[in-house]
Amino acid sequence: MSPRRILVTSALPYANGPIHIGHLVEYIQTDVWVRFQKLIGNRCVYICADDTHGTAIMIRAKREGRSEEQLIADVSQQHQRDFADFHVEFDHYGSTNSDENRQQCHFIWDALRKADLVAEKSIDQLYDPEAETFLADRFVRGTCPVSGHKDQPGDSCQCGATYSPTELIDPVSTLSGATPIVKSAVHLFVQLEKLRGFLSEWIENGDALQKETANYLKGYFLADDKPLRDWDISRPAPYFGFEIPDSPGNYWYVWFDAPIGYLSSTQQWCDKTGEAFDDWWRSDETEIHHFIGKDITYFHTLFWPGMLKTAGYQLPAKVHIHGFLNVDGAKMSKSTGTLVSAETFLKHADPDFLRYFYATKLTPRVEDLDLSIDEFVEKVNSDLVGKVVNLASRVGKFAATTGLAETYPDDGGLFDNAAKAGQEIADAYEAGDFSKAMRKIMELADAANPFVEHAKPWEMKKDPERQEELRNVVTVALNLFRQLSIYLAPVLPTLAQKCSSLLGEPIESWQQSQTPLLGTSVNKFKRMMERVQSEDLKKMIEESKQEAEAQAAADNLPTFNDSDQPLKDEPLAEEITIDEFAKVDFRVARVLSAEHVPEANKLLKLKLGLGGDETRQVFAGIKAAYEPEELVGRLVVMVANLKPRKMRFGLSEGMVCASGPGGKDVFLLALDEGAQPGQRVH
RNA sequence: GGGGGCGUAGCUCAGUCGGUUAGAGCAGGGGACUCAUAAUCCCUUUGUCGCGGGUUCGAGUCCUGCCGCCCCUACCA
Repeated sequence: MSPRRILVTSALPYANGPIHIGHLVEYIQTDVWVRFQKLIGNRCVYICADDTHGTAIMIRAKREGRSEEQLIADVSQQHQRDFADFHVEFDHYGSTNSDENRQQCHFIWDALRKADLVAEKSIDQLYDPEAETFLADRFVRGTCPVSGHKDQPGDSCQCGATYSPTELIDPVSTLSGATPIVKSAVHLFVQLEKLRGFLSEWIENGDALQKETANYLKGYFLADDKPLRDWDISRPAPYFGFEIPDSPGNYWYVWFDAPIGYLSSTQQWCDKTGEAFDDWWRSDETEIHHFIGKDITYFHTLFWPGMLKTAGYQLPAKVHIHGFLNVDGAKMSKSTGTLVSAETFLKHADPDFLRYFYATKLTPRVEDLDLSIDEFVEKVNSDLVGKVVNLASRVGKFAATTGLAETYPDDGGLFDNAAKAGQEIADAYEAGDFSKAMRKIMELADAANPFVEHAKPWEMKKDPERQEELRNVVTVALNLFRQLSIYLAPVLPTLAQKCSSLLGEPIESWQQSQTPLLGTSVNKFKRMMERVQSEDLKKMIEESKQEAEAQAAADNLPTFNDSDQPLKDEPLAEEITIDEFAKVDFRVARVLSAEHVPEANKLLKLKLGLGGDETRQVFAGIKAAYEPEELVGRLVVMVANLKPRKMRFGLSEGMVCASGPGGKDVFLLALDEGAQPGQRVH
């Protein structure tokens, strides 16, 4: 079979912050796949770049008092350093802020124009006259036009209403505090609906997407009853990006030029290596593989194929979509220290361990994966150190004196068996089922150690008559180790190198796993890996937490590491007088009973006692956070004079006080010892 | 509410096309060894395959109804 020509990309990281372990899932996943392709002899090129445009970059540069170019140059360097540290090896790493990218944008834009896919519409948008900039939804706050809630975000209110920022009452710019004015501006739109035929064909009949993804797109975006919405791809000045040539004063939205970075970065690689660009992007002979996270699915499965198709480029052969990373079962967060930067991780643990751990977790499905600290330590230590490296380590001392035998000794079929397993392992790598590949490899490692055990090389060592036998044992153990190293090479390039230097033979092809290495001397054995301690990882989390705290302090935020998010989500309400406050009658109440409401998603039905025979029935949206049993008997604070409200499930005669955004994050107010039901809260 | 996924040993997960007595690693228990990084090897305990029905000679596997969890999405509060 002639080698395939494959072009691979990972999503372009945004030049707005450091790489963290969540990002690394994708880059490690991609890098493993690429290294595998190269190892089995396919022509494979790994392209990436920094995504550098947009308002966020502009604002950060301004805040830091430097130019956008300085900022993105700096961040790009950090990103590339972090990737290199984790052995993520790109063939080329570019930037979307390059001449090549500008040219590609022009080219694709022309094609979209020619295909009559561009529409112009005037839209009203809020403009900050002080900062002299148009305001994206998230930079405006004001009073909800529906419920009257104060200080709500620009697109939706806590009351659940959604609206346009121009409908806000008393809007305020979060950039300058100025009152924005409504200014109309022409925006340019790509009319995706015109590509519907092509897109549904590509999504339904191609094999570029996992079934689940195709299904999701079909049901959600390609539903028959609603047209695909026009895609707003322009932003008025000032904007850090490329100006649209035939629409002066307008810039391409960052999500327009970001994926084009795949093309332009390839262009740069071609210029560097003398390759022909068209061989890679305009050839049926080339497979294009994108690796992305599930959050950016629709950019890569609707807009992007639409753009490529229109411009006459090769369509992706496969879009590999992965889920998010959790740490110890919970979403990563700065405040708990689980949002660990690449840099911090590196101070406490071997980057290859993270590569291996992710490999054991990655499947072709769009699933979130969990990094449990205990599991990480256990897997790495027992699989890599205890099984794989140990195999080399336990014969390492003898090997330097014996070298490897001329002919391969009888090993009970271990080597042949492992060689045969190579195909299955390769298939798993190819399919992105790294979890399966790792499992198979560890099965082989499990079979290898008993061989050494039963052969008892330490007895042979003492007997000058048995030196040849000893050499045979060494030959088997090191060849099995070499086989494992080859199979693991896509995941653990450093281990492959160490194996190479031990045996004096570079590992450069998967095929090497099929034939034993014989008749050579062996170099002095050096330790290949150090065990990781769970304390190391605890320190890592702790340091990460402290960094976040230091950052918060630097940003002049409160101590205790409290996030500013809650206040941002729900800013302080308008001032009131004490009389107004007195209107609200808060009372201590005891939960007399609590039960699920079968028809309701989020509600619990509570019976609250105010002392004596006074009771109230209250429905509270706390089902996700509390079990009925744990509530019965406890004291809560209720609004006792709230006008009763008839709900589908019955009458609700008050409200239970709780904080939190909702869902699982709901926290009931508790009372200190001594409070009695019926007491008023002042 | 709609769409998708998952539920198998204490933990992480395999389990093909429905086919014998349901497996591995880790952890636990017992023993051995000393080449090796407190590593390794041998033996070993543990299962209502989420629950109930159905199809079948036969169901972890297929169908169906529940329960629980997760992801996406919409709405109600």
